[in-house]
Order: sequence, then C-alpha cells, then structure tokens
Amino acid sequence: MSRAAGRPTLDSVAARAGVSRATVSRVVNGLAVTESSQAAVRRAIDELGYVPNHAARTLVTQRTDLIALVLPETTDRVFSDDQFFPGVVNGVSQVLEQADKQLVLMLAGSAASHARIERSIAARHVDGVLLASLHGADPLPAALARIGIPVVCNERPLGSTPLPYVGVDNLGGAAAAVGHLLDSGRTRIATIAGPQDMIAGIDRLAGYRSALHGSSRRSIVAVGDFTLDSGMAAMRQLLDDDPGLDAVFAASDLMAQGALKALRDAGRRVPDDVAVVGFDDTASARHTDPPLTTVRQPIIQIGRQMARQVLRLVAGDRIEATTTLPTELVLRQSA
Amino acid sequence: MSRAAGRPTLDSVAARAGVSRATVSRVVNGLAVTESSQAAVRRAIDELGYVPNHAARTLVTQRTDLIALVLPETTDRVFSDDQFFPGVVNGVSQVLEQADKQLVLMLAGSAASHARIERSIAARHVDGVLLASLHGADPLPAALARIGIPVVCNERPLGSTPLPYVGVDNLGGAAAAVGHLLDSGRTRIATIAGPQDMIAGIDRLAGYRSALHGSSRRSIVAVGDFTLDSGMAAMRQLLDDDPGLDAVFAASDLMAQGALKALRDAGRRVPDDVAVVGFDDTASARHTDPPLTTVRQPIIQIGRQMARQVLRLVAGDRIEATTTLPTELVLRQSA
DNA sequence: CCGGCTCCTGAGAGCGCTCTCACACTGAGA
DNA sequence: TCTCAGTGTGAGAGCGCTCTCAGGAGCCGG
Repeated sequence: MSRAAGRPTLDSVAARAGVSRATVSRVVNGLAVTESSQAAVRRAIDELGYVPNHAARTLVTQRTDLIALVLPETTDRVFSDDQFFPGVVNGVSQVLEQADKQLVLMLAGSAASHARIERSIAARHVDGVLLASLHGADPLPAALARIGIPVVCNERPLGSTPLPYVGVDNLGGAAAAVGHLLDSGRTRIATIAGPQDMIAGIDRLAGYRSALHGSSRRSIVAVGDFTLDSGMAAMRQLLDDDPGLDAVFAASDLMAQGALKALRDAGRRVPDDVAVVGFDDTASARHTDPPLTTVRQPIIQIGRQMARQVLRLVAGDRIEATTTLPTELVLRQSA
Repeated sequence: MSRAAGRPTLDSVAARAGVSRATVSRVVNGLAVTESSQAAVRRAIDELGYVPNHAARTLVTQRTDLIALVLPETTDRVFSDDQFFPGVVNGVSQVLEQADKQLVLMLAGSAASHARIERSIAARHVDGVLLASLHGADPLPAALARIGIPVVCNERPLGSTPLPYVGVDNLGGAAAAVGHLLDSGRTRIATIAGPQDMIAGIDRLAGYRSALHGSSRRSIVAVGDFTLDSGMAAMRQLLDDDPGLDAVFAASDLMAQGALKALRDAGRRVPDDVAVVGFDDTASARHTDPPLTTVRQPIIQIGRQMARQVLRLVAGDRIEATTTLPTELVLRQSA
C-alpha cells in the first residue's frame, strides 16, 4: 500500500521545511528569499519529490503554457507525403521547448473537429495558436480572431481577417526558378501550379507569371494539388496541350516528381528535352532521377519563427504582422 | 472597453438561470436535473457563451484530458523522410478526437528535453503517455513505469521494463518477403537490416534469417539505419561482398529506394538481375522505378490501437499487454 | 392524515496554487 | 532614543470547479 492521497503539495513542503506556503512558492518561482530558508525549502522539495501542480497554477495565473498547432486540413492530406508538416512541427517544438511550453497538436479534418477545436480554444485551454496549411474559405482564422487569442498563421490568411503570419517568398522563389529556365535558353516554359485556394499555390503561379511577363513568352498552365499523382496528370495534360514545351516549373517537389514520371513515360529526357524545377527542396529531391533542381524553402525556420512570434504575443509584446523568409534556388541536374 | 474580468463562470450562469452552481454543474456534466431547470441553464449558457474552465475542472477531478505522444528520437531523424511518424500521429489523433482528449506532442531529441518530459509527466500534466520509436537503451520506459502513469509503447520496449505495447508482425512480414523471393526462384538473397537497437530492425532481420533457415541458403547481411542514404551504402557493400546476389530484402522502403539507386548505378536491372523487396509500404513505394514490392504495415492502425489502449488504461480498465497487428506482402514490379 | 420513500436541489468544503497585504525585524539617520 | 525606510515572512483570500451532504418537495401506502 502506498502512502495515502498522492503527491506532496506546497503545504507539505512548507511543513517539512518549517516555513510558510508562501515562502515555498517564492522559492519555486525564484523570488527573493533568505539563503537559509532557500536551502531548507530546496531540501524539503528534494526529499518529498515535490512537483508543482500545473492545474492549480493555471487556475490562478490564467496561463496554461500550452500552444496549439492547428492543421485544418483533412488529416490524410496533411500527412500525405511531403515533408512540410513534420518540418514545421520540428521547428515549432524546438522553440517551445526552450520556452518550456508544451505543444498541443490539433488536426481539423472534419467539421466536427473544427467545432471541437474552436471550443477548446475558446475555453482558453491554450495560451496561443499556430495555424498552418490554410485553405481559402477556412472560417477558423476569423473565429480565432473573434475569440481574441494570440494567433500566428503560416502564410497570409486568405479572406478578410488580418492576422500576423510567417511566410516564405513564394513569388520570388518561383520567379527565380523560371528566371533560371529562361537564362538557360528554354523558350516554352510551362508550370504545374498548386491549389488556387492556398497562398503557396497562388503566389507561386504569380511568380511564374511575373517572370514570364518580362520575357515575351507565353504562359502554359496546369493545376495540381501538390501531390505526386496530380503532378503526373498535370504533366500529361501539358504535353497534350503543347508537345513542344521544353521546361516545366512545378509548384512542389512532389508534383515535380510526378512530372518526371510522366515525362519518362512519354519518352522525354530530363533535362535534355525538358527541364524540370520543383519547389520545397524536400529530402527526396536529392534522390530523384535526375536529382531535382528546386526552390528551397526553410521549413524548420518557418516553424521556429511562428513559435517565436506567438510566444511574443502571449507575453504581451507587439510583433510585426508579416514575416517573409527567403527562398533559394538549388541547382541540381533536372534543369 | 470590454466587460470587466473576462469569461462567465458557473456562478454567473447559475445567477442568470436562477439556480445554484451545483445545478449548472450537473447540466454541464449531463447528470439528472428537471426539464425546466435544464432548459433555463442551457439558455443561460448560450446567452453568456459559457465554456467550462479546464484548469479548475482538472484541479478537482485530477484528469487533464491530455495524452502525450513522446518521440524520443532526435527530432531530425523522426521527421527525416519516412511516413511512420505522421501516420501514427494521424491514427492517434483520430481516436483521441472521438474521446475528446487532446494530443500533446513531445519530441525528445536532447538529454535536456528528456528531463523536461519526465518532469512534465511526473507532474501529471497528462493522463497517459504513448511512447514511439524506442531505441535500445532508452531510460524513458523505466522512468515512466516508476511514475506509474498509463503508458503504451509502439513495439515491445527493449530492456527489462515490461510495458504494454502495440506492434506489428515484423517477423512474419519479413519472412513472407523472403519466402516470396525464394518462391520466385532467387537463390542468393541478401538483406539490408535496420538499426539493431530497435525492435523493427531486430525482428525484421530475425524474420529474414528464419525464412532462409528453412531453405539451405546462406544469409548475406548489411545494416542500415532506415534512411535512403544508408540503404544505398549498404547495397554497395552487399554488391562488393557478393556480386552474384540476385535478391535483396530491405527493412524499410527508404532503404529499398537507396538499394534501387545503388543497383541502377551498378548497372543491375531490377527485377531482372536483382529483385528488391522493401518494408512499410509508404506512399512513395508506388512511385519508385520499378514500383516497389513491399511489406505493408498498418501504420494508422498502430496509432489508433495505441490510443485506444492508453484510453482504456486511463479509464482504469485492464488491457492485454501485447497487440500485434498483421503485415501483408504487396506485390509490385520490383520482385 | 402521517410516516417513509425517492428525487432534485443548494450550501459549502476543498482541490493546490499565487499574490496581496500587513507585520516583524533590521539598520541608518535625526 | 525615536522614526523611517527597507527587507523578508506568514496569514488569508480567492481562482472556478466538483462533489458530498443535508434538506425540501412530491408521492406512495397504511
């Protein structure tokens, strides 16, 4: 039979150390206390194995030390195959760990889970919210803004709710990719765009267009949904539309891999017949055949920066509404 | 200026509904209450937008409704490229959502984060713990067992701490793969094993050995760490060791992809010269060249089952210590 | 018409912590 | 010697909830 009624409390530590509860609290929270009671309290804490009760602390401080990462996609898609989500989680968790906060993961696939997440956040179950992978008409940003909790988005939220966000230079990256294709003498440059209800899809297409605009080249566009299969389908369609194309910019590495497959199936050599550039620089880009030239976005940095920003909001600081991280063209063999 | 002092409490709802705090609590928790007060309370809750304070509730019930998923690998590796982690998260989160629990993600890369996680769990910050990707000498299982919190592991924990776990039939899957290679007439069958401080690495190698044992074939082994690069290196070494080999079983799809690359570089055709079988059936297995024959493990089910088990432990039920999910050989073109 | 039963309700204690406030004690300055 | 800062400490209220317990209302049989 173990000792009755569980864990030691502030009171039991206080009793053992021969001081008041308030003094123990001061020691635990690092406030001024004489050397001697300090020592006595520390010894009592060690001997009793005291660990503060988080709920009790939360009840009075109104802080939970929890940050939510909300992924409002269908769970299948979030996890499908690109490495965006794990990278962001990684970055976020690095920063939260240093700040001694915990990460609560909320996947919002269904309408029901949407409601549940909103309720949980309205209940101030967490101190702040990170919102990733936003789609066009998502009502969550507006709902959170109404609740008035610190929120930081990944990429500029579509719709009318202005929320601080951390994004990457999609436009510049796409333009750099297309610029590289132009510089290397390609003349008929197509693009496989991403979903047009996501900033990453929209802005990368815009970057493609703006780069072509400078030259007198015509734009050739097919739209995918960032997945490999959609890239394959889009590439086939592009070849149908314009068999003479000599380059493709795909808005994700996965779609670029699909394009590579479709091109191989169609008997085109890469990069000899058709140059291919991707976007993301995921781990697999190094291993495609040929290795993929692509636009690197600093995924872990995105996570880190989002976490830093939300922590500053939680702490009551003001932050700049917009952070844009640079992208970088990585040259390999496919273009 | 907004209304003073924040959110409505049980008391304010009670006042508005003209009943006592206890009655409101009963309504909120679905206990017996007359029709009329029921209605009055519901109306008051709606009008006030009342949401229960989670910390206050936790303080008295001793439940947090939080389940931790601990990934005690270096974060880089967890997220590297295979899809195991996202799949497990997905499954776990599906089940937790239904049970109205939240998922707390804890990445234990460094020793410091290890300590932090232990502290957080010792403080009963969560109701239960899911432990994945265990490595050999990890002290966490023992530490958690000592704390006496509900824990469910992914795969049998190495070391002497007996904890309930959910695993897959690694041995049977590997044996099936090798059996298929034997059946199709391959005679010199090598394996690229996984890390030998992880169950998945150990058992898949054992499965390979046991299948070969039945025939009179010699085993040819190289060890990788589940990554593509390690698979490539291992394949090169195997070709050095035994240029006449005609089949390889790789303990992960990623290593199989590395093997595919190394074989192509060495001028071997797959499957004509060398057959290749992987393990996992990740999304990318369908897209390798040639498409990968592999052993499918039901990753999402693992997550689901782990979550179910830990919820039962939290609820005070007894559970069977061991759950083994089936694996299944998926035939494609590589073998 | 009364005792006993069931059912619902309200009062109130208490979960473990933080934080304000007042008090005791020191030492410097008048 | 007395006042006045300045410093450390303890008492106690209160965070918002659950849950026990006693009491009141309603209904039955006697």
